[in-house]
Amino acid sequence: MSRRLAPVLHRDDPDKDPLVGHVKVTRADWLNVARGILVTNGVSEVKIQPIASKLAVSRSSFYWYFKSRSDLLDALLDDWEARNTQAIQTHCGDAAKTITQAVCNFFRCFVDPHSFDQGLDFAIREWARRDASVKSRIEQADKLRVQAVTDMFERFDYAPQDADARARILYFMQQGYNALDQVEPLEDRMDRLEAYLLGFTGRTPLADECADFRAWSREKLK
Amino acid sequence: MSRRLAPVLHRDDPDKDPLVGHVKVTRADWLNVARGILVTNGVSEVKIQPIASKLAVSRSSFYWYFKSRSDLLDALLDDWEARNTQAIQTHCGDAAKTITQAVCNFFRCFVDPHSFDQGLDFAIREWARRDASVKSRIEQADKLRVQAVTDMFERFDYAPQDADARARILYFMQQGYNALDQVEPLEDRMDRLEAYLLGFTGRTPLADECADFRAWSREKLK
DNA sequence: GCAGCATTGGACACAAATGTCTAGACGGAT
DNA sequence: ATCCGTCTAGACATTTGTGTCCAATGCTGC
Repeated sequence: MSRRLAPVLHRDDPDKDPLVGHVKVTRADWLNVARGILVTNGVSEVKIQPIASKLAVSRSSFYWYFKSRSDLLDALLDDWEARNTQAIQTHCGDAAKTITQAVCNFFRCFVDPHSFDQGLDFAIREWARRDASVKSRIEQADKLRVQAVTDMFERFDYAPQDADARARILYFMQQGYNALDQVEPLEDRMDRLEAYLLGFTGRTPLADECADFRAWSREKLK
Repeated sequence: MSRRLAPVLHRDDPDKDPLVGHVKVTRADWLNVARGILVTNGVSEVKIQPIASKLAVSRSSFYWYFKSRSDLLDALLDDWEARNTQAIQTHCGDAAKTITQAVCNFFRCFVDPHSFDQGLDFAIREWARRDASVKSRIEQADKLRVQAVTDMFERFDYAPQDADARARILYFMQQGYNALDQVEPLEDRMDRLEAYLLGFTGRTPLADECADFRAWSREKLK
């Protein structure tokens, strides 16, 4: 499964409908480039002029797609929320026969780079430190995410308080890991899988459940 | 010991020599205000014009004290290095009869806001993510700091490898804690002191050592 | 007292960013 | 065929930042 990386720009992607007329870029193109800059350089560097250069398009045409710079920033926030919070909610709701499988489903979010975007989440957290309105949105998102994880535990007969505590440990540990930018090699992480699962769930994982997750992860990151 | 907070500006501080003539600010004033902005708003917001406004001084007089904006940023880095790395080196070298006391000395850095500046350290780390030259300076600083902690363990007869591992655990845990912006209330932290000390040193702490540290911390933060 | 130094402020030049207005180019609907 | 809606580019105005030059001001030492 070694697929080609999708191009950043719509016009460079043969899978997408060709742009008609003198249309050069889409609203999504502006957003994608902006998100890239947000992740690698922080919100302060998300500027219209440089993005226009990257798109090889005139700066003024930005205003066709967005009302203003802050409109773009708002769109980035909406996009982040839909992308990341939904990824967690979806994965936590995925079918599972045991809590172990369910926790593995949760992990899939973070293993699959097309699901939860960790760099984006970190960039938003950094932004939130300096902007109260962003801060309140991320707090809201954390609540929804922890709730999704809590619900997951409750589906497997954990008492409400236990489910809540376990959800927090699982979610906040994952976020801390991300914040510290610790990139444990895949094999190291896999070696610790049984111990992690036992710690998070309090129940002994089955061998085939672990094997399934290991196989899926290796395939995904190949 | 409830002392008055020292004013930010030299001219507002009666303890300092009064400024003569039409001198309004000092180089240190520029640096202090710049550091404040660096910590609360990030390096991208460290701008000459806003700082000049805060100092109520003309923008052009900045150039008497600094060659350019990047000269100011360099000075901030030098200041950070002297301040924080030295704080750790000094505290690790402080006299101690046991490793437990020595680790408590290390903790003092982080309890006393006049010693190691955690906000500043975080701001520099954030800056380093986006600037390779800053990154290399912080890596160098981490090395020196871990070395200071390692030396501390070695003074108490830990084998070199053990000292190195314990130094890393102690230092990186402290940094992680800081990065996650987890501000555990003082009392909670104090309750865990014995457990922390045992974990970090592998040796059982004495009751009076813990009591001394608790008393000092409470006094310091009063 | 006055020469010189240290410090400040104002004028100027310039770059990079945001945002507005308008003309033009292109394709699709009628 | 033409008109209309969609997108783009360029000109203009404004703001905010950097950096240079020079004149003015007030101590300090002689």
